[in-house]
Amino acid sequence: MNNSDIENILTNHGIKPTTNRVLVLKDLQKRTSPVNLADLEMSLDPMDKASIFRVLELFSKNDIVHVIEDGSRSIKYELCNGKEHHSVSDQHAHFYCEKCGSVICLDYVKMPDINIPEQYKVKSVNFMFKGICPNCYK
Amino acid sequence: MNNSDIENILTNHGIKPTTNRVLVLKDLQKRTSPVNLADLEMSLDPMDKASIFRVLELFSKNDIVHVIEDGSRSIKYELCNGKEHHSVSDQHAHFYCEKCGSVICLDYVKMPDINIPEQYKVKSVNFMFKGICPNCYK
DNA sequence: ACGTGTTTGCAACCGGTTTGCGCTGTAAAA
DNA sequence: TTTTACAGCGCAAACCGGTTGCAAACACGT
Repeated sequence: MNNSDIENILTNHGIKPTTNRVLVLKDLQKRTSPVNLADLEMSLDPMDKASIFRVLELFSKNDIVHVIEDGSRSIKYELCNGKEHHSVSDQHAHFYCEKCGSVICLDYVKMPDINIPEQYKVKSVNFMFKGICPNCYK
Repeated sequence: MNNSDIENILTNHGIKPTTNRVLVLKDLQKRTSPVNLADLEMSLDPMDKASIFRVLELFSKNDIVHVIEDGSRSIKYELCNGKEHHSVSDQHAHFYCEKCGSVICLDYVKMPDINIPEQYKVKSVNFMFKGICPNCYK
């Protein structure tokens, strides 16, 4: 995916494609699991963390990324699955390894079909498993 | 439930029943939804927050409380359901209201029966819905 | 080139959690 | 009973991500 593709994605979401935004999105596309601010800060050096933060905030508001609370003390971000466009069903379960701190997408674990009472306006779902991952458990 | 009952619970979990620990456990038993450190600090005044923190840490290690990440910036704690003794199925879904910040236990939303591959050692599960609660949505 | 609004980097701040440390109280050893 | 060892405690300070205020840099229409 080249730069102009990325720029199109942003434009389609009503976001002006500035350098920082393109770089952040590009980085996110490379990832196979959710990342936190610090991860991005490192890999996008020397971009400022406040800038990255604001880009992520924007992306999240415009349904480009999901926010994931994995139970580490740090918020993680993951690209939305484009097609389904931020519907709750776009979301899947994650596994957080307490040892190495990595988050693994359990794509095949679909959000179970739960019916929350009408009165609750559900905006997002987090389905996290925590424990030790196969890699660390040896 | 009287003090010696509480002391027994602690002893049964291999914890020496000190004053602070009994008081914290007692407080937790009164709660109907998860609480954070600040909540407990207020209600247990003048107990020191570091002490409360360490008690909770201990309780969590010894399977007396669950730790719940609701996506607010603050960790919440909830008594484990005694009978099932910290099994994953003891856990249930929660709803976090982004407006008033309260967490509601959706007891009737059972943990769906998911099979994570063997190699993952699952220790806990967090199943969080976020949005606006009936109270705030008017 | 000029002026306005947006984006960025820097530095400082914030709030909740966590830690270091010295005092206290309790229980085992002498 | 006295001594000794150690767990538990409170206080204050550190820590750590996330967040914000502000002024400089930039983009863009005029």
